[in-house]
Amino acid sequence: MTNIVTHSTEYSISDLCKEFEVTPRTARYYEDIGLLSPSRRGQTRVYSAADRTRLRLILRGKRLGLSLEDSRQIIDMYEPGKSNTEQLNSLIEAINQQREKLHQKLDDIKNLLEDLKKAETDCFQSLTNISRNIS
Amino acid sequence: MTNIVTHSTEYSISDLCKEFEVTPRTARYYEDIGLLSPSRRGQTRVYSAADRTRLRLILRGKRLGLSLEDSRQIIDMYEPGKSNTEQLNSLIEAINQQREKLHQKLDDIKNLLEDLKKAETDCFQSLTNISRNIS
DNA sequence: CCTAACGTTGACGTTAACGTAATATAGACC
DNA sequence: GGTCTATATTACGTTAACGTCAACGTTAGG
Repeated sequence: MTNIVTHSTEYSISDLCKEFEVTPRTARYYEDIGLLSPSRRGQTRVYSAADRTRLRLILRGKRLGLSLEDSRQIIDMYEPGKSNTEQLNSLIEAINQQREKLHQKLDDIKNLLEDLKKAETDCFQSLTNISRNIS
Repeated sequence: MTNIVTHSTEYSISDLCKEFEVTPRTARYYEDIGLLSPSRRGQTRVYSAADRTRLRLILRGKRLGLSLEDSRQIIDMYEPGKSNTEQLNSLIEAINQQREKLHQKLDDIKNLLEDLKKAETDCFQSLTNISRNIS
């Protein structure tokens, strides 16, 4: 915004929303469910660079078809917080579970890309045939 | 099922559902919206190998976070049907759009895997520190 | 013939992830 | 002071993708 005290590491809600092409409703919703926790200047939300990063991670998760809860779990992995041995071990397990899902997705994507390649080849073949009036 | 005339390329609804771990409700829903079209023996649904393949593709799409409509579009790519030049060109465009999305997903997954790797390393580090009573 | 397992068709319910509309406030500009 | 413009809160609405439940038909086994 046109604000004198914008610390350049602070973002208004519309700043963030324009950058990531989401609506304010979405940002507020993520706050409602505890995925974002911007500070306030009066009533107005002020987003930090960390908030921005979290939003970026959430949206990356969305592109991958993760639920917001999955994204929450993954994001929490970046900030282990107060962690004893037990928590760390379950965190490692969670990491490996997510990793496994991701490898499955990698396989799926590779297969799908192969399928698309084949479909495209077939298309070109059909176009060639049409232009030759063969079929 | 235990049927004498099971052609081995035919599946009952529960066959398919057990194999892919979905409920009959799901299979019927996919039929409702035209994603599956099993034949019938009387009232009972009989799924062919082609139906099975379609279901497999749908579920692969789901794992990737595609909507059923996206999956429908992709699956339709495998059966170009009656296609003139115009349709083929728009199909090729659709293929490239999907391809682009998939490459985006590949990037996202690779980044996320990197993040997980880092998170895991941090975990191990913390565990080491704990066992040494450093922190 | 009875029952159990499997199948069918409605039809209403549910959840996630927001959309949308109404209303109110606070600062910027003329 | 009046008027935008951005922001806030509240609350009901919406869509996709099924879940769930009721009520019913049918086929195989004991």
